[in-house]
Amino acid sequence: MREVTLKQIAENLGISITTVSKALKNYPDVSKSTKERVKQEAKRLNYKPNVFAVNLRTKESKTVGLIIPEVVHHFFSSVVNGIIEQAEKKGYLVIILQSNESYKLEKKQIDLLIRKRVDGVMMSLANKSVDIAHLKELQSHDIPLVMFDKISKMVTCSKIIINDRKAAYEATKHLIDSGCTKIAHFRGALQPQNSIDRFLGYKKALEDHGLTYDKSLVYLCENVDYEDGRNAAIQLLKDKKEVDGIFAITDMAATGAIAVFNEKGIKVPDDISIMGFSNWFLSQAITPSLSTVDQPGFEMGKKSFKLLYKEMKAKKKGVPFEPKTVVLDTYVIKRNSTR
Amino acid sequence: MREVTLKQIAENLGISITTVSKALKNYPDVSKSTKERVKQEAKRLNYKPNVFAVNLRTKESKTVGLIIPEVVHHFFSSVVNGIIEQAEKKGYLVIILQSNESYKLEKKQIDLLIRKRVDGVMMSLANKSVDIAHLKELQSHDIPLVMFDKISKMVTCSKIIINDRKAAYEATKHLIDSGCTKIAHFRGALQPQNSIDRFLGYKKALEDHGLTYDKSLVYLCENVDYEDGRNAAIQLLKDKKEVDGIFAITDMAATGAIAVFNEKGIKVPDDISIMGFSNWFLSQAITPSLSTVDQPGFEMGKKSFKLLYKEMKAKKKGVPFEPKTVVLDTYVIKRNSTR
DNA sequence: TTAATAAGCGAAAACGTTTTCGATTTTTTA
DNA sequence: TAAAAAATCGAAAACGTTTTCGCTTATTAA
Repeated sequence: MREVTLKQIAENLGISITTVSKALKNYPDVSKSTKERVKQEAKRLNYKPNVFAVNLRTKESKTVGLIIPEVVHHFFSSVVNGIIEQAEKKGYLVIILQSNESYKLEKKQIDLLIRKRVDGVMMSLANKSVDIAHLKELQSHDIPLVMFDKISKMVTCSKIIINDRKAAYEATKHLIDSGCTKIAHFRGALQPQNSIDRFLGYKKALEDHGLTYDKSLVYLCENVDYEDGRNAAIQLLKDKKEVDGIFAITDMAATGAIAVFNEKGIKVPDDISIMGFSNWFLSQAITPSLSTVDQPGFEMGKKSFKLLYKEMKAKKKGVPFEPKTVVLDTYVIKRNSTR
Repeated sequence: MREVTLKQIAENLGISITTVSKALKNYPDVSKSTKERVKQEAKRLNYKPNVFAVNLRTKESKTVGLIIPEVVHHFFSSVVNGIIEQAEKKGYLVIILQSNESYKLEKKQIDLLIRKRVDGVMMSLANKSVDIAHLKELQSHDIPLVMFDKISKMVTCSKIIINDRKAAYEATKHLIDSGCTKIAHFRGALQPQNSIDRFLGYKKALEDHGLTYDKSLVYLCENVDYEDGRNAAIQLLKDKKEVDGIFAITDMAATGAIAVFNEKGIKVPDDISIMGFSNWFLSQAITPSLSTVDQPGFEMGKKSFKLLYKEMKAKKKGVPFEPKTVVLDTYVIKRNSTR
């Protein structure tokens, strides 16, 4: 079964390949009647342009790359969803690669995307990534780049983020407003900036509302996951600090804490209130449902591709493009883990 | 900044493009010394082959397509993870498309992948897909296909599945073994075969263990999600059926039911036991943690690509390939929602 | 009627690689 | 030393498309 080519159509119709190509793309120097004939024959033979040849000729692949730490993660899969949806509308396909939070792997993936000559790249930095040589490499190949969520200030490119500090501030404020006076924080590692920002937002909220910041009320959740949340909660109970509220850096950590309290017969939110962060699906499914801050992954994905698209279009036209930084809104979602 | 080509290397070295190409690919008819010179120059210039040209010439893209109902879904994102990991090892990239459970969209996505000339396709059928013309189209283009989880018996291709009937049987048996005598089932729609199979497994387990099947104990969860689970549980309470066990078709539906019981002060598992299905992440995070059946998404993804790879390789070599069906093991995970 | 303009078409080059096959040179064998 | 074999290289075609530019024919203007 031979694939149908322009040549075949041309031969069938007794005209040149050139004319067939131009007819299908509605060039003005082809008569209406030949256009008709060509299109009809193309349809009859179920002609589909050979993308390999088109790519080679036009030097673009209509494909973009996406690098995220991991797909199996509610936030990132939401982003993926937003990106795919938007890309599809513009006729682009998305190649997804994972960095597994490793700098080395991230570098390798970028190299792969350069070799594949994707038209653009979107990415969220791995936690461990400090060096940005690989991103410079990408840009030296003139490939548009958009970063989201975990970004690097050292790179000039478009960025889609939330204001982690402000969001954390509001989360903590919600605890304060609902009557908490001794609020612990389950923090993340020092590596991604987001972690630090959320901590700073927590601290600032305390200070702004007349609560003294107490270092001993801050517990480290290295991997910000369920297990870390459990351990932190257990430690907190051991410490007998009389805490009446917790702001956890992620919904997972908050969920771990709630599980511990449920097991120990400690009432949430009557004995202690808990705020999560991200609004992952599970936050509404647990008991009590988790108050949290919505982190708009889907929106972030959509916006990321939209910006990337603008930049790719500008590049194609040869007009200069000014990188933008978009800060998406977040808002507190009140559920049953806070009063 | 011009991209480096074979031509450039050839000119720099005063030899032909042919020899450069062959040197880089270790052809036997190039002398050791020229190979050395070429490789060194290629490295010096940071030469990267133009994949567009390679694709056109070799007629393969080293890219495979993946169609799933939705990425934001613990099971499917696990599959994606397994596929990406395995594909990467073999130097393949993965293009992910979503069908949103719609036949029409699924058809469109397949068309897209055909046009993009991917080397192979993996997919899980949309719930609404009955017609399989689009799959035949794929095969008529001689593109290897592997189906997983939600498959069609009408298509001859490799398949990776679990034995839903057996898994459901064992889940129900676990309820029976733990002392339940009046077991309800939250079932899915009639469309994907999996739904029916799980129902049949449930029914068979009852019959095999001397419990009479009672039609009125089967509740429909159309979308097999959290909300459906809630509604079914509420209805079940209204019906006052004195049920002491529930086998829910998914962890989400089970989670919805648990939430309702938690709210109403009905003790799980003391008053009623609950089994889920899939072992999504959240099943260990809720209170009480959910007993369920493990559905190995990651494994399924890995195996899917491995089989696809075998078929692609066979096709390339021109040797015939016999489609295989692999049934992956599932096992009951006992947690705290059953006695 | 002639010259200028427009309309319609096609030849050919280009994109960068892979691979076949023949040509040349060098080495081995008799 | 001549013939055969091996080693090394390159010309050229091919993959299928896009686009420039020139050519022919038909139409309009003078």
